[in-house]
Amino acid sequence: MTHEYSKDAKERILNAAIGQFAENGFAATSVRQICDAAGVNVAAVNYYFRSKEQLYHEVFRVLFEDVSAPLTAIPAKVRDAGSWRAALLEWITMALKIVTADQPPKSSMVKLIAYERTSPSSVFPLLHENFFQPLRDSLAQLIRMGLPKDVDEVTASVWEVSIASQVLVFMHRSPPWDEMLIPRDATREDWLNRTAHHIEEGISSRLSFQGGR
Amino acid sequence: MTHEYSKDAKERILNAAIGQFAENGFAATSVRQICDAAGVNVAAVNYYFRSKEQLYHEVFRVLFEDVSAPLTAIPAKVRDAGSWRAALLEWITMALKIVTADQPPKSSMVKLIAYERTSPSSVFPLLHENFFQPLRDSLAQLIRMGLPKDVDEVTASVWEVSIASQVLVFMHRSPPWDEMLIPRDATREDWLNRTAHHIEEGISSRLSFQGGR
DNA sequence: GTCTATATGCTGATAGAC
DNA sequence: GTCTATCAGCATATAGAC
Repeated sequence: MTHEYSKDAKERILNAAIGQFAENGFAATSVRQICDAAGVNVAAVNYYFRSKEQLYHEVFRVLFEDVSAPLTAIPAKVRDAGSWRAALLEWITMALKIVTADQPPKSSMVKLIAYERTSPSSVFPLLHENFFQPLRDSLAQLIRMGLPKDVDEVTASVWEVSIASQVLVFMHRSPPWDEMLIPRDATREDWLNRTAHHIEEGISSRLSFQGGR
Repeated sequence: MTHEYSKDAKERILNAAIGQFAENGFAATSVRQICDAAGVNVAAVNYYFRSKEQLYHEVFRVLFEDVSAPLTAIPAKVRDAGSWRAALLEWITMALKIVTADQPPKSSMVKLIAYERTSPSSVFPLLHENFFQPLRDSLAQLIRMGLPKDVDEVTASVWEVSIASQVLVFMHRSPPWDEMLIPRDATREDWLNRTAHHIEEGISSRLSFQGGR
Protein backbone atom coordinates (compact mmCIF):
# COMPACT_ATOMS: atom_id res chain seq x y z
CA MET A 1 0.00 0.00 0.00
CA THR A 2 1.45 3.32 -1.04
CA HIS A 3 0.08 5.05 2.02
CA GLU A 4 2.05 2.81 4.38
CA TYR A 5 5.20 3.21 2.37
CA SER A 6 5.03 7.01 2.36
CA LYS A 7 4.46 7.23 6.10
CA ASP A 8 7.59 5.19 6.46
CA ALA A 9 9.54 7.55 4.19
CA LYS A 10 8.38 10.56 6.17
CA GLU A 11 9.51 8.98 9.40
CA ARG A 12 12.85 7.91 7.95
CA ILE A 13 13.45 11.51 6.88
CA LEU A 14 12.57 12.79 10.33
CA ASN A 15 14.93 10.36 12.04
CA ALA A 16 17.73 11.10 9.61
CA ALA A 17 17.17 14.84 10.11
CA ILE A 18 17.45 14.48 13.89
CA GLY A 19 20.80 12.77 13.50
CA GLN A 20 22.21 15.07 10.86
CA PHE A 21 21.05 18.35 12.44
CA ALA A 22 22.41 17.19 15.79
CA GLU A 23 25.76 16.32 14.29
CA ASN A 24 26.39 19.46 12.23
CA GLY A 25 23.78 22.05 13.14
CA PHE A 26 21.08 23.50 10.90
CA ALA A 27 23.21 25.61 8.55
CA ALA A 28 25.91 23.01 7.95
CA THR A 29 23.39 20.26 7.17
CA SER A 30 22.15 20.04 3.58
CA VAL A 31 18.86 18.62 2.40
CA ARG A 32 20.76 16.21 0.17
CA GLN A 33 22.70 14.97 3.19
CA ILE A 34 19.49 14.20 5.09
CA CYS A 35 17.92 12.47 2.09
CA ASP A 36 21.00 10.31 1.55
CA ALA A 37 20.97 9.25 5.19
CA ALA A 38 17.25 8.50 4.99
CA GLY A 39 17.56 6.61 1.70
CA VAL A 40 15.02 8.79 -0.08
CA ASN A 41 15.06 11.09 -3.08
CA VAL A 42 16.28 14.70 -2.81
CA ALA A 43 12.81 16.03 -3.53
CA ALA A 44 11.26 14.13 -0.64
CA VAL A 45 12.05 16.67 2.07
CA ASN A 46 10.23 19.42 0.26
CA TYR A 47 7.38 17.09 -0.60
CA TYR A 48 6.77 15.97 2.98
CA PHE A 49 7.86 18.99 4.99
CA ARG A 50 7.54 21.92 2.58
CA SER A 51 11.05 23.23 3.41
CA LYS A 52 14.25 22.48 5.25
CA GLU A 53 13.29 24.95 7.96
CA GLN A 54 9.88 23.39 8.57
CA LEU A 55 11.57 20.02 8.87
CA TYR A 56 13.85 21.53 11.50
CA HIS A 57 10.85 22.79 13.42
CA GLU A 58 9.20 19.40 13.20
CA VAL A 59 12.36 17.82 14.64
CA PHE A 60 12.10 20.02 17.71
CA ARG A 61 8.35 19.54 18.02
CA VAL A 62 8.83 15.76 18.15
CA LEU A 63 11.89 15.71 20.41
CA PHE A 64 10.56 18.01 23.11
CA GLU A 65 7.28 16.34 23.78
CA ASP A 66 7.13 15.73 27.52
CA VAL A 67 10.87 16.02 28.05
CA SER A 68 10.52 18.26 31.09
CA ALA A 69 7.64 16.40 32.77
CA PRO A 70 9.80 14.36 35.21
CA LEU A 71 11.53 17.53 36.43
CA THR A 72 8.42 19.63 36.92
CA ALA A 73 6.79 16.88 38.98
CA ILE A 74 9.49 16.97 41.66
CA PRO A 75 8.70 20.10 43.73
CA ALA A 76 5.24 18.78 44.66
CA LYS A 77 6.85 15.84 46.46
CA VAL A 78 8.45 18.01 49.15
CA ARG A 79 6.93 17.71 52.66
CA ASP A 80 9.75 18.48 55.08
CA ALA A 81 13.49 19.10 55.38
CA GLY A 82 14.37 15.50 54.58
CA SER A 83 12.20 15.23 51.50
CA TRP A 84 13.45 18.64 50.39
CA ARG A 85 17.05 17.48 50.27
CA ALA A 86 15.98 14.27 48.55
CA ALA A 87 14.05 16.29 46.00
CA LEU A 88 17.06 18.50 45.31
CA LEU A 89 19.21 15.46 44.70
CA GLU A 90 16.55 13.87 42.53
CA TRP A 91 16.14 17.02 40.44
CA ILE A 92 19.89 17.39 39.91
CA THR A 93 20.40 13.71 39.13
CA MET A 94 17.55 13.69 36.64
CA ALA A 95 18.70 16.89 34.96
CA LEU A 96 22.23 15.51 34.70
CA LYS A 97 20.93 12.31 33.19
CA ILE A 98 18.96 14.19 30.54
CA VAL A 99 21.92 16.37 29.67
CA THR A 100 24.47 13.55 29.54
CA ALA A 101 22.26 11.07 27.67
CA ASP A 102 24.41 9.07 25.27
CA GLN A 103 21.69 7.24 23.35
CA PRO A 104 19.65 8.78 20.51
CA PRO A 105 17.24 10.44 20.33
CA LYS A 106 17.95 12.05 23.74
CA SER A 107 21.63 12.59 22.96
CA SER A 108 20.70 14.23 19.66
CA MET A 109 18.26 16.48 21.47
CA VAL A 110 21.00 17.74 23.75
CA LYS A 111 23.30 18.51 20.84
CA LEU A 112 20.52 20.42 19.12
CA ILE A 113 19.95 22.47 22.27
CA ALA A 114 23.67 23.23 22.38
CA TYR A 115 23.53 24.61 18.84
CA GLU A 116 20.51 26.74 19.67
CA ARG A 117 22.29 27.95 22.77
CA THR A 118 25.09 29.59 20.75
CA SER A 119 22.94 30.75 17.86
CA PRO A 120 19.26 30.92 18.71
CA SER A 121 17.04 30.50 15.64
CA SER A 122 13.31 30.65 15.06
CA VAL A 123 12.80 27.45 17.09
CA PHE A 124 14.11 29.09 20.24
CA PRO A 125 10.65 30.02 21.60
CA LEU A 126 9.67 26.36 21.38
CA LEU A 127 12.84 25.40 23.19
CA HIS A 128 12.25 28.00 25.86
CA GLU A 129 8.69 26.95 26.47
CA ASN A 130 9.33 23.21 26.56
CA PHE A 131 12.77 22.98 28.05
CA PHE A 132 14.43 25.99 29.66
CA GLN A 133 11.37 27.51 31.27
CA PRO A 134 10.03 24.31 32.92
CA LEU A 135 13.56 23.37 33.97
CA ARG A 136 14.13 26.72 35.57
CA ASP A 137 10.66 27.05 37.11
CA SER A 138 10.88 23.69 38.84
CA LEU A 139 14.36 24.49 40.11
CA ALA A 140 13.21 27.91 41.28
CA GLN A 141 10.39 26.34 43.28
CA LEU A 142 12.82 24.01 45.03
CA ILE A 143 15.34 26.73 45.81
CA ARG A 144 12.68 29.08 47.16
CA MET A 145 11.84 26.51 49.82
CA GLY A 146 15.32 26.99 51.28
CA LEU A 147 15.44 30.77 50.97
CA PRO A 148 13.83 33.26 53.40
CA LYS A 149 10.29 34.25 52.38
CA ASP A 150 11.24 37.86 51.74
CA VAL A 151 14.36 37.16 49.68
CA ASP A 152 14.98 39.50 46.75
CA GLU A 153 14.75 38.41 43.11
CA VAL A 154 18.43 38.92 42.41
CA THR A 155 19.51 36.51 45.14
CA ALA A 156 17.04 33.88 43.95
CA SER A 157 18.28 34.29 40.39
CA VAL A 158 21.91 33.91 41.43
CA TRP A 159 21.06 30.61 43.13
CA GLU A 160 19.08 29.31 40.18
CA VAL A 161 21.70 30.18 37.58
CA SER A 162 24.47 28.76 39.76
CA ILE A 163 22.83 25.36 39.93
CA ALA A 164 21.54 25.27 36.38
CA SER A 165 24.98 26.13 35.05
CA GLN A 166 26.56 23.18 36.83
CA VAL A 167 24.19 20.89 34.99
CA LEU A 168 24.14 22.59 31.59
CA VAL A 169 27.93 22.59 31.27
CA PHE A 170 27.74 18.90 30.35
CA MET A 171 25.69 19.63 27.25
CA HIS A 172 28.93 20.23 25.38
CA ARG A 173 30.08 16.73 24.64
CA SER A 174 32.08 16.81 21.44
CA PRO A 175 35.29 14.77 21.78
CA PRO A 176 37.51 17.49 23.30
CA TRP A 177 34.90 18.24 25.97
CA ASP A 178 34.22 14.79 27.25
CA GLU A 179 37.88 14.46 28.16
CA MET A 180 37.95 17.81 29.93
CA LEU A 181 34.67 17.46 31.78
CA ILE A 182 34.54 13.84 32.81
CA PRO A 183 37.67 12.31 34.39
CA ARG A 184 39.18 9.46 32.42
CA ASP A 185 39.45 7.03 35.31
CA ALA A 186 35.87 7.31 36.58
CA THR A 187 32.97 5.11 35.58
CA ARG A 188 30.07 7.06 34.13
CA GLU A 189 27.71 6.10 36.93
CA ASP A 190 30.13 6.87 39.74
CA TRP A 191 30.99 10.20 38.17
CA LEU A 192 27.34 11.16 37.79
CA ASN A 193 26.53 10.31 41.41
CA ARG A 194 29.48 12.24 42.75
CA THR A 195 28.71 15.26 40.61
CA ALA A 196 25.06 15.25 41.65
CA HIS A 197 26.00 15.02 45.33
CA HIS A 198 28.57 17.77 44.93
CA ILE A 199 26.00 20.16 43.46
CA GLU A 200 23.40 19.23 46.08
CA GLU A 201 25.87 19.80 48.91
CA GLY A 202 26.63 23.22 47.47
CA ILE A 203 23.01 24.04 48.21
CA SER A 204 22.26 22.28 51.46
CA SER A 205 25.53 23.30 53.09
CA ARG A 206 24.32 26.87 52.84
CA LEU A 207 20.52 26.65 52.81
CA SER A 208 18.07 24.69 54.93
CA PHE A 209 14.41 23.93 54.45
CA GLN A 210 12.22 26.91 55.40
CA GLY A 211 8.83 25.43 54.44
CA GLY A 212 6.82 25.55 51.23
CA ARG A 213 6.21 28.79 49.35
CA MET B 1 52.89 55.26 0.38
CA THR B 2 51.32 52.05 -0.86
CA HIS B 3 52.91 50.05 1.91
CA GLU B 4 51.13 52.05 4.59
CA TYR B 5 47.83 51.80 2.80
CA SER B 6 47.99 48.02 2.44
CA LYS B 7 48.86 47.47 6.08
CA ASP B 8 45.77 49.46 6.87
CA ALA B 9 43.63 47.33 4.56
CA LYS B 10 44.92 44.12 6.14
CA GLU B 11 44.09 45.41 9.60
CA ARG B 12 40.66 46.63 8.53
CA ILE B 13 39.92 43.14 7.19
CA LEU B 14 41.08 41.54 10.43
CA ASN B 15 38.91 43.81 12.56
CA ALA B 16 35.90 43.31 10.33
CA ALA B 17 36.46 39.56 10.43
CA ILE B 18 36.51 39.55 14.22
CA GLY B 19 33.17 41.31 14.30
CA GLN B 20 31.50 39.25 11.59
CA PHE B 21 32.74 35.85 12.74
CA ALA B 22 31.70 36.68 16.30
CA GLU B 23 28.24 37.71 15.18
CA ASN B 24 27.38 34.77 12.91
CA GLY B 25 30.03 32.10 13.34
CA PHE B 26 32.51 30.86 10.75
CA ALA B 27 30.15 28.98 8.40
CA ALA B 28 27.45 31.66 8.28
CA THR B 29 29.92 34.46 7.57
CA SER B 30 30.85 35.04 3.92
CA VAL B 31 34.03 36.56 2.59
CA ARG B 32 31.93 39.19 0.79
CA GLN B 33 30.33 40.16 4.09
CA ILE B 34 33.73 40.69 5.70
CA CYS B 35 35.04 42.67 2.74
CA ASP B 36 31.97 44.90 2.68
CA ALA B 37 32.34 45.62 6.39
CA ALA B 38 36.03 46.36 5.92
CA GLY B 39 35.45 48.53 2.85
CA VAL B 40 37.80 46.51 0.65
CA ASN B 41 37.46 44.48 -2.52
CA VAL B 42 36.20 40.88 -2.44
CA ALA B 43 39.58 39.60 -3.58
CA ALA B 44 41.41 41.23 -0.68
CA VAL B 45 40.82 38.45 1.84
CA ASN B 46 42.46 35.86 -0.38
CA TYR B 47 45.25 38.25 -1.27
CA TYR B 48 46.18 39.02 2.34
CA PHE B 49 45.21 35.83 4.14
CA ARG B 50 45.28 33.13 1.46
CA SER B 51 41.83 31.81 2.44
CA LYS B 52 38.81 32.39 4.64
CA GLU B 53 39.98 29.66 7.00
CA GLN B 54 43.45 31.13 7.45
CA LEU B 55 41.86 34.48 8.21
CA TYR B 56 39.78 32.73 10.87
CA HIS B 57 42.93 31.28 12.39
CA GLU B 58 44.58 34.67 12.36
CA VAL B 59 41.60 36.12 14.21
CA PHE B 60 42.11 33.64 17.03
CA ARG B 61 45.85 34.08 17.04
CA VAL B 62 45.44 37.83 17.56
CA LEU B 63 42.59 37.68 20.08
CA PHE B 64 44.13 35.14 22.41
CA GLU B 65 47.47 36.74 22.94
CA ASP B 66 47.96 37.01 26.69
CA VAL B 67 44.29 36.69 27.52
CA SER B 68 44.89 34.20 30.31
CA ALA B 69 47.92 35.91 31.87
CA PRO B 70 46.00 37.70 34.67
CA LEU B 71 44.37 34.43 35.76
CA THR B 72 47.50 32.31 35.77
CA ALA B 73 49.33 34.88 37.93
CA ILE B 74 46.86 34.54 40.81
CA PRO B 75 47.81 31.23 42.51
CA ALA B 76 51.34 32.48 43.25
CA LYS B 77 49.91 35.24 45.45
CA VAL B 78 48.54 32.83 48.05
CA ARG B 79 50.36 32.80 51.43
CA ASP B 80 47.76 31.81 54.02
CA ALA B 81 44.05 31.15 54.57
CA GLY B 82 43.13 34.81 54.20
CA SER B 83 45.02 35.38 50.97
CA TRP B 84 43.67 32.08 49.66
CA ARG B 85 40.06 33.23 49.96
CA ALA B 86 41.00 36.58 48.47
CA ALA B 87 42.71 34.80 45.58
CA LEU B 88 39.64 32.66 44.94
CA LEU B 89 37.45 35.73 44.82
CA GLU B 90 39.91 37.52 42.58
CA TRP B 91 40.11 34.57 40.18
CA ILE B 92 36.34 34.25 39.96
CA THR B 93 35.78 37.98 39.56
CA MET B 94 38.40 38.25 36.85
CA ALA B 95 37.10 35.20 34.99
CA LEU B 96 33.55 36.58 35.17
CA LYS B 97 34.73 39.92 33.84
CA ILE B 98 36.46 38.28 30.88
CA VAL B 99 33.42 36.20 30.07
CA THR B 100 30.88 39.01 30.42
CA ALA B 101 32.94 41.65 28.61
CA ASP B 102 30.60 43.84 26.60
CA GLN B 103 33.17 45.85 24.65
CA PRO B 104 34.94 44.57 21.50
CA PRO B 105 37.32 42.94 20.95
CA LYS B 106 36.89 41.02 24.25
CA SER B 107 33.16 40.57 23.75
CA SER B 108 33.79 39.24 20.24
CA MET B 109 36.35 36.83 21.61
CA VAL B 110 33.81 35.36 24.00
CA LYS B 111 31.24 34.87 21.25
CA LEU B 112 33.84 33.13 19.12
CA ILE B 113 34.66 30.78 21.98
CA ALA B 114 30.97 30.03 22.37
CA TYR B 115 30.78 29.00 18.72
CA GLU B 116 33.84 26.80 19.08
CA ARG B 117 32.34 25.28 22.19
CA THR B 118 29.37 23.83 20.29
CA SER B 119 31.24 22.93 17.12
CA PRO B 120 34.98 22.70 17.63
CA SER B 121 36.92 23.40 14.43
CA SER B 122 40.58 23.30 13.52
CA VAL B 123 41.28 26.30 15.78
CA PHE B 124 40.25 24.38 18.87
CA PRO B 125 43.80 23.33 19.82
CA LEU B 126 44.80 27.01 19.85
CA LEU B 127 41.80 27.79 22.01
CA HIS B 128 42.60 24.95 24.35
CA GLU B 129 46.23 25.96 24.75
CA ASN B 130 45.62 29.68 25.23
CA PHE B 131 42.31 29.76 27.05
CA PHE B 132 40.80 26.61 28.51
CA GLN B 133 43.99 24.97 29.70
CA PRO B 134 45.48 28.01 31.51
CA LEU B 135 42.07 28.83 32.95
CA ARG B 136 41.63 25.35 34.28
CA ASP B 137 45.21 24.91 35.47
CA SER B 138 45.19 28.10 37.51
CA LEU B 139 41.82 27.18 39.01
CA ALA B 140 43.06 23.67 39.77
CA GLN B 141 46.06 25.07 41.64
CA LEU B 142 43.80 27.21 43.81
CA ILE B 143 41.34 24.43 44.55
CA ARG B 144 44.10 21.99 45.44
CA MET B 145 45.18 24.30 48.24
CA GLY B 146 41.85 23.66 49.95
CA LEU B 147 41.69 19.92 49.30
CA PRO B 148 43.48 17.23 51.34
CA LYS B 149 46.92 16.35 49.92
CA ASP B 150 45.90 12.82 49.04
CA VAL B 151 42.61 13.69 47.34
CA ASP B 152 41.72 11.62 44.29
CA GLU B 153 41.64 13.03 40.75
CA VAL B 154 37.89 12.59 40.34
CA THR B 155 37.07 14.73 43.36
CA ALA B 156 39.44 17.45 42.22
CA SER B 157 37.90 17.37 38.74
CA VAL B 158 34.38 17.65 40.12
CA TRP B 159 35.39 20.78 42.04
CA GLU B 160 37.11 22.36 39.06
CA VAL B 161 34.26 21.72 36.64
CA SER B 162 31.72 22.91 39.18
CA ILE B 163 33.38 26.30 39.51
CA ALA B 164 34.35 26.72 35.88
CA SER B 165 30.79 25.96 34.78
CA GLN B 166 29.38 28.73 36.97
CA VAL B 167 31.59 31.19 35.13
CA LEU B 168 31.34 29.80 31.61
CA VAL B 169 27.53 29.82 31.61
CA PHE B 170 27.66 33.58 31.03
CA MET B 171 29.41 33.14 27.70
CA HIS B 172 26.02 32.69 26.09
CA ARG B 173 24.81 36.23 25.80
CA SER B 174 22.54 36.43 22.78
CA PRO B 175 19.38 38.42 23.58
CA PRO B 176 17.28 35.58 25.04
CA TRP B 177 20.11 34.59 27.38
CA ASP B 178 20.92 37.91 28.91
CA GLU B 179 17.37 38.15 30.16
CA MET B 180 17.43 34.66 31.61
CA LEU B 181 20.87 34.84 33.19
CA ILE B 182 21.10 38.36 34.53
CA PRO B 183 18.13 39.72 36.52
CA ARG B 184 16.47 42.72 34.94
CA ASP B 185 16.47 44.88 38.07
CA ALA B 186 20.15 44.52 38.98
CA THR B 187 22.94 46.81 37.92
CA ARG B 188 25.71 45.03 36.06
CA GLU B 189 28.31 45.73 38.71
CA ASP B 190 26.15 44.70 41.65
CA TRP B 191 25.14 41.53 39.85
CA LEU B 192 28.75 40.61 39.07
CA ASN B 193 29.87 41.14 42.67
CA ARG B 194 27.05 39.07 44.07
CA THR B 195 27.62 36.27 41.62
CA ALA B 196 31.36 36.21 42.33
CA HIS B 197 30.74 36.08 46.08
CA HIS B 198 28.13 33.37 45.66
CA ILE B 199 30.55 31.15 43.76
CA GLU B 200 33.37 31.84 46.22
CA GLU B 201 31.16 31.01 49.20
CA GLY B 202 30.26 27.73 47.51
CA ILE B 203 33.92 26.86 47.85
CA SER B 204 34.97 28.33 51.16
CA SER B 205 31.85 27.14 52.99
CA ARG B 206 33.04 23.61 52.30
CA LEU B 207 36.81 23.85 51.96
CA SER B 208 39.43 25.64 54.02
CA PHE B 209 43.05 26.44 53.29
CA GLN B 210 45.31 23.39 53.76
CA GLY B 211 48.61 24.95 52.67
CA GLY B 212 50.34 25.22 49.30
CA ARG B 213 50.83 22.22 47.05
C1' DG C 1 47.80 46.50 -4.33
C1' DT C 2 43.42 46.81 -6.16
C1' DC C 3 40.12 45.82 -9.27
C1' DT C 4 36.66 43.11 -12.59
C1' DA C 5 35.30 39.06 -14.47
C1' DT C 6 34.87 34.55 -14.12
C1' DA C 7 35.52 29.44 -12.84
C1' DT C 8 33.60 25.87 -10.20
C1' DG C 9 30.79 23.90 -6.93
C1' DC C 10 27.14 23.53 -3.69
C1' DT C 11 22.77 25.17 -1.83
C1' DG C 12 17.30 24.92 -1.41
C1' DA C 13 13.56 24.41 -4.16
C1' DT C 14 10.51 23.09 -8.07
C1' DA C 15 8.43 21.48 -12.64
C1' DG C 16 7.03 17.81 -14.84
C1' DA C 17 7.70 12.77 -16.42
C1' DC C 18 6.43 8.34 -14.70
C1' DG D 1 4.58 9.19 -4.18
C1' DT D 2 8.80 9.04 -6.38
C1' DC D 3 11.91 10.25 -9.66
C1' DT D 4 15.17 13.20 -12.92
C1' DA D 5 16.48 17.40 -14.58
C1' DT D 6 17.01 21.90 -13.83
C1' DC D 7 16.63 26.59 -11.86
C1' DA D 8 18.46 30.67 -9.55
C1' DG D 9 21.44 32.11 -6.03
C1' DC D 10 25.35 32.29 -3.32
C1' DA D 11 29.71 30.39 -1.80
C1' DT D 12 35.16 30.47 -2.18
C1' DA D 13 38.76 31.27 -4.93
C1' DT D 14 41.59 32.92 -8.82
C1' DA D 15 43.40 34.86 -13.39
C1' DG D 16 44.61 38.70 -15.39
C1' DA D 17 43.80 43.89 -16.50
C1' DC D 18 45.15 48.18 -14.56
